[in-house]
Amino acid sequence: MADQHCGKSNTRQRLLEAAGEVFAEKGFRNATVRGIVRRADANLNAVNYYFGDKQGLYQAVIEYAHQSIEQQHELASARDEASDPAERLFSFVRGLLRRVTRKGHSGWHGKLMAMEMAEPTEVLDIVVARFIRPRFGLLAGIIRDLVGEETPQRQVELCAESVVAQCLHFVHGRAIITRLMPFLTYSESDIDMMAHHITQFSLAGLKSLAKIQGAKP
Amino acid sequence: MADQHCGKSNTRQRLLEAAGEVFAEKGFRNATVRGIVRRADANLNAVNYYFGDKQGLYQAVIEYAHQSIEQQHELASARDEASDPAERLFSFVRGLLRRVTRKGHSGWHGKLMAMEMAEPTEVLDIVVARFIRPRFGLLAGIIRDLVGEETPQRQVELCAESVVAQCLHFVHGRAIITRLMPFLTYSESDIDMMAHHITQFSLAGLKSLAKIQGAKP
Amino acid sequence: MADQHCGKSNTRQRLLEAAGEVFAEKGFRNATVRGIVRRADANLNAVNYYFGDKQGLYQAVIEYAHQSIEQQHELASARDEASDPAERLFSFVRGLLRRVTRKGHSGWHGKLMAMEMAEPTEVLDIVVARFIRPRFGLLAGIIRDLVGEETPQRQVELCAESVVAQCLHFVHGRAIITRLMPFLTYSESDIDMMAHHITQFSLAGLKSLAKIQGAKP
Amino acid sequence: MADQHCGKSNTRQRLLEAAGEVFAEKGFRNATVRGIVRRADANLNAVNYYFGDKQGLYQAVIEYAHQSIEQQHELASARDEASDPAERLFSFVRGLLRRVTRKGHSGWHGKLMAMEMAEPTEVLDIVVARFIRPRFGLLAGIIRDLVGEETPQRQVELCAESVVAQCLHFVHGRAIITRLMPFLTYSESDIDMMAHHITQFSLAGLKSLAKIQGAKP
DNA sequence: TATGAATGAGGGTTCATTCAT
DNA sequence: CATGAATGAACCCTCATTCAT
Repeated sequence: MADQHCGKSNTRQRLLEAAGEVFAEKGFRNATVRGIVRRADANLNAVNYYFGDKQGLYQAVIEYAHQSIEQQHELASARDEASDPAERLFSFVRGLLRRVTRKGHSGWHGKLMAMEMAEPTEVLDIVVARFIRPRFGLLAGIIRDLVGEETPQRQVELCAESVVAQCLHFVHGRAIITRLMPFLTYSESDIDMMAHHITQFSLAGLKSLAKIQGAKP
Repeated sequence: MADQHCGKSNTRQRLLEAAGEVFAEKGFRNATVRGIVRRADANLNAVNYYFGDKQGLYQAVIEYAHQSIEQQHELASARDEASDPAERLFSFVRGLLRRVTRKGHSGWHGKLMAMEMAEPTEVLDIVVARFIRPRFGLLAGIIRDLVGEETPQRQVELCAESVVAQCLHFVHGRAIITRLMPFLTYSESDIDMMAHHITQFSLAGLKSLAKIQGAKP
Repeated sequence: MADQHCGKSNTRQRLLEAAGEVFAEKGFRNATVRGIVRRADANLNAVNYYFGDKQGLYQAVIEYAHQSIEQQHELASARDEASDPAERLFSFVRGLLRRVTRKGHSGWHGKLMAMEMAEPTEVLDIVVARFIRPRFGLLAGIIRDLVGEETPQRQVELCAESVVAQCLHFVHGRAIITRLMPFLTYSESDIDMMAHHITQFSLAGLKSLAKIQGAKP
Repeated sequence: MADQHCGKSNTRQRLLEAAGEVFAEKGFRNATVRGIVRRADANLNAVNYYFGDKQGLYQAVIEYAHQSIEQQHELASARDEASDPAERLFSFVRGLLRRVTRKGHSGWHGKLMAMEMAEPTEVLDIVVARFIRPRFGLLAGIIRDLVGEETPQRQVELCAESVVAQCLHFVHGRAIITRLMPFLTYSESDIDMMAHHITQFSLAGLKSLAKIQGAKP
């Protein structure tokens, strides 16, 4: 309902950006429309006018993020099947890490996914189908190239989750990590360092798996 | 006056248990005192009387959980420095996994920690100091035994986070993981299987690290 | 300027029809301009443009109904002073019953009157002057023919109200009547049956009145 | 839910009275909680505290009216099966008329029923079962005594509705009736006069029915 | 004429908290 | 120790209306 607004409205755009940030910070439930319209410098009922209600705004934000997340150049790099699988894994890891830690403009796309993970809403199925699953398939493909054809698919997927887990943990548990490891400032070089660590740590795990599987028959 | 209540009150105990469950399920903000007192079968103002306010109750729950969590037998097993570090790592991983996935009675201690991680409150520093850091030190000790003395401490800690990341991810991202990997039912045997996967995956990463470090000089 | 719109606008006409239906269904307060413009397939501000505001639209609807209601053929029949007064009463009763129970296209004129009765607005005086009073006078004339010249006018008018009361009650209290008398389906034949009942019931009351009055002197 | 409040609260009582008046005046939808608490001189959330929500308050008002409406002495008179049926009919009519026109304290019980009739809510079934149907049965019994055993039950019930129709119309259509018949002031004597008119008008209708039925075989 | 955009008022509900007993 | 009562703040949403094209 109320999706007949196609004119290039400035307010609508500001609303999407502000909502993205607030939803990424606080999740769907704890975000308030008042907080969103305040950040967007818009009227309280603008969200009702453009998106119907709070959930309509949330869905629009998900769609909006979907459009602008595809052109990440790290994704392109990770997708280049000609290059070395290890490098593709690194591209994937660093891309994901950057996406979920980037600040400011359009820095909320990744956090939004993490939030939806922690506190799923009714649109989780859409999010999984359009965002998570394609990327998860890409990662599983990279891992498949690393471990060979012998490894059963389930184990490949578990490894993919192990990789994703490390990436998300560094942003998700940031509050605790910075307390346990104060030397981490989440600067750009820190991010790259984490990406290297995760890639190296995971590559070893994957290779050991490949060896075991390869030695089994 | 009357700021300390030391008498063995039944209501107070029920309140702590109920609050622990509710906070673990919904987090601090989304939990309601009404929901807590309803589950504790207590009066609305009991929380006010015993703990001052909602946050006071939360802090008390954190303290309460601290007391009853130490006697986990997996911890004892992981602490037994005499045994094989690989087995100690497995004990740690399985213990953490079980703690955060256990259902029902007294199963909320682990989830409470995960919740506090996802949505830190003002008592996060206390939680870190009393719960997280000791366990993190234990895990770092196990990893130190695995990688040897050459590896710098920071790298050891990064590896510890990589291990923790995988454990928490499998419970934290459960909603998405069950959609991506429908064969996972989070049954007891599934939990053990995950523990094995995480241990094996991580051991390889650690050993590769040890090799590199060992080869460096 | 531009306060009077006399051009044969299609939108204006659709607005009047749609508003008539909605107002008849929900009354003035509970009807929403959004619901009206949606049914009329018009823009939200069309009502503002053509009628000023919601109340202006309501008044216009009243006027509009006034024009198209006069040509009811039952009215013509009831007005035919040459025919039997009892038949004219039956025509009046059945006409009123049909008008307030008719469904769908152009069936809202009668219901609108009933709504205005139940929840009077500021235009009630206009409604009474243009709609109610003429018809009330017609009914009083029929009754006058039935009871003779002896009966005082006030008593004639009370009887007229008794007749009107029964007609409106069967539509107004429909929700309860169908619960008390489930055999009533408000089908066309049911409507005719009610008309017969009301006419017969009232004729007896009127004749007894005539007898009493006639015997008084 | 939230019906565990049994203490003799003054606020609760005031709330019931105020809500009764407001609901009787404006119906369920158009009545506002804010208007009710203002009239009851209570806090906005008192209704939430005592009755859960607006609908809970409405149901409580219905129950409350049910308790205080049974002791109408006209009902006792109409129920006295020993007396003349015509007198019992008059008692019933005058009682109903008084109940729906009485002003001030506890004068809203009748109007509330009429409102529920005009705009049924979810509790209509309860209202019908506990209020309407018993009284409707009483009236049908009186009419049965008047028309004899030959008349089919359906016709008896139609006549009962004709009687009720007249009573309710004089209060329901009051705004219009006072415009058409300015001499009616709805004073106590006017009410009695209306009761006499309705009784006489209806008695004739009933007797004619009895005659026809009696002559049929 | 007609449309998209924006605004202010108000309504119901939920929640944490405090008061008095 | 414990309870019923009451309060103020904030939330999401709906509506009628107005403004600028």
